[in-house]
Amino acid sequence: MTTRTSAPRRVVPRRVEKETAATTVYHALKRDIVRGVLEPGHKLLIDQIAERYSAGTNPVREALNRLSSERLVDREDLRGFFVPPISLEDFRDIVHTRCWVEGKALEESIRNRTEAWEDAVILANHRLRNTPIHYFEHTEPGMPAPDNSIWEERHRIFHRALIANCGSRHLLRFAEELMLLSERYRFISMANTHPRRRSIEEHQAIVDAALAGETVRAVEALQGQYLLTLKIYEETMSDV
Amino acid sequence: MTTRTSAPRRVVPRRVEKETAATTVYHALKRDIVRGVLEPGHKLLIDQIAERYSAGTNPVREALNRLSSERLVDREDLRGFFVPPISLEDFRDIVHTRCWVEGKALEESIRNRTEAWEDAVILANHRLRNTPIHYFEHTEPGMPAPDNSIWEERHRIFHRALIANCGSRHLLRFAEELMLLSERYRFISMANTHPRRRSIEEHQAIVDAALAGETVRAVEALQGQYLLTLKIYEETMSDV
DNA sequence: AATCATGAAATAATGTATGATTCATGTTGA
DNA sequence: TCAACATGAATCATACATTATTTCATGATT
Repeated sequence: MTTRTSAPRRVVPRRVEKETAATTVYHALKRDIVRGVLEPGHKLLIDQIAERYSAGTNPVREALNRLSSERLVDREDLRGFFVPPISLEDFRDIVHTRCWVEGKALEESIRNRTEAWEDAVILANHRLRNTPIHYFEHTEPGMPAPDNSIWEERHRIFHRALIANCGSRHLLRFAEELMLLSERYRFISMANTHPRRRSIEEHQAIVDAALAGETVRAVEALQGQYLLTLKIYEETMSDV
Repeated sequence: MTTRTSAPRRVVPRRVEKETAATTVYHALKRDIVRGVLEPGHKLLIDQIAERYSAGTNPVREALNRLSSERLVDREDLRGFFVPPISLEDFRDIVHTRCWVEGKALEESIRNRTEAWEDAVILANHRLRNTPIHYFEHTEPGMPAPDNSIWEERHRIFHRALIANCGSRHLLRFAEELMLLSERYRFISMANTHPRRRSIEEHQAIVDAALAGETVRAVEALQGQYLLTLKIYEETMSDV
């Protein structure tokens, strides 16, 4: 019996997971708002945004509407869309809420700890440790802002890994939102902030406590880091 | 000097606070999803929704995009929008997260307590007490579901009042989202659930503890109520 | 027979374009 | 100070094109 050569099998993934224009704009806008490229308080003109991201007005409006429900853009009926203004008061609220939400999530993560979770935390921490941060100590006019996007990405992954085991989808969602809002303040104030050289040790302290099952110590270390960021921000604000 | 008869003054409020079509559809959809009019898992066809709410497709898409960021509709690129399915697991998560979030918010509310807040709580409780609930004990086929929308509204106001003094805009936002998600489950399971005749006493217990400054007792009473709701839901689920 | 693969048709999401309407806002003039 | 006006922009409806998904019928394979 002759078996013919089998027809060419589909090797590519069954579904390419295509993104719609609205989603592309959504991610691009999100990124630019978080990174401070679009300045706080700035009005977001539909046509400008559409041209900027090479899209039509419909996808742009959809993206803006999504972001407005995440508090990454302000929306007012018949007045349009705006990059949310920043304020010390707002940042205080974000940090304190974040301390509480992530504190709770970390506590639960530790309570439910598994080997897989511990592995993920260790790995994320290891990767973060080995990613250099580029400070700009010599603030010369012509020098572009250093690109720390890899570090930023791994930093996010690290913090997500810590709380990923909490078991609550909704808590994780809130934490994610607060992380982004918080990150925006970090980016915006980056030019002024004192470089955080101790962050490696701080992260290690959290990991050590978490893996040892010392919930209170881990939560305090985590919150301490966030509160320190707030303190630095408050100081640089008063410098002005 | 002659003062002419002044031109007709604008008597209507300076700003009518006009709503755009997108916002109208947003509220209508939100309401119908929370109240279970639109069934869990149901596909939301743009054209149908547009016709149902007498709007164009654009406002509908905007409303759906807003709701998708609040987890009141599911969205999938190129596949459309859906009413989120329900599950016991999801409801458990919602209730537990809500216990944490509102527990914390109530704790902070009590810590920061002022006379104005106490007044608001007392008032909201009073109004809720005096609003009758219409059960349908006699489940006859022809009988329409009883309209408790006034009680529902005041119930929401009561729970908002309790935590309104927490000082955190973001915590309140999360609590609001969870309240809506939770309310959906209450509506959907209403036909099956045992009427909650003790709710007046339960609310009173929370108020009494809160006004007495007994944080722990107040928080436990609040969480106890939510956990009881979950328990009842779990039982009715297993009845099937 | 049951399962799987193929492909065409139907369905629906998405994007583009255009024009009309309404509102917000700033300016002018009495 | 206040009303009328002008302008820019948001909002919306609509029509149409494109693309992806879903459905369904058909034929092949096991």
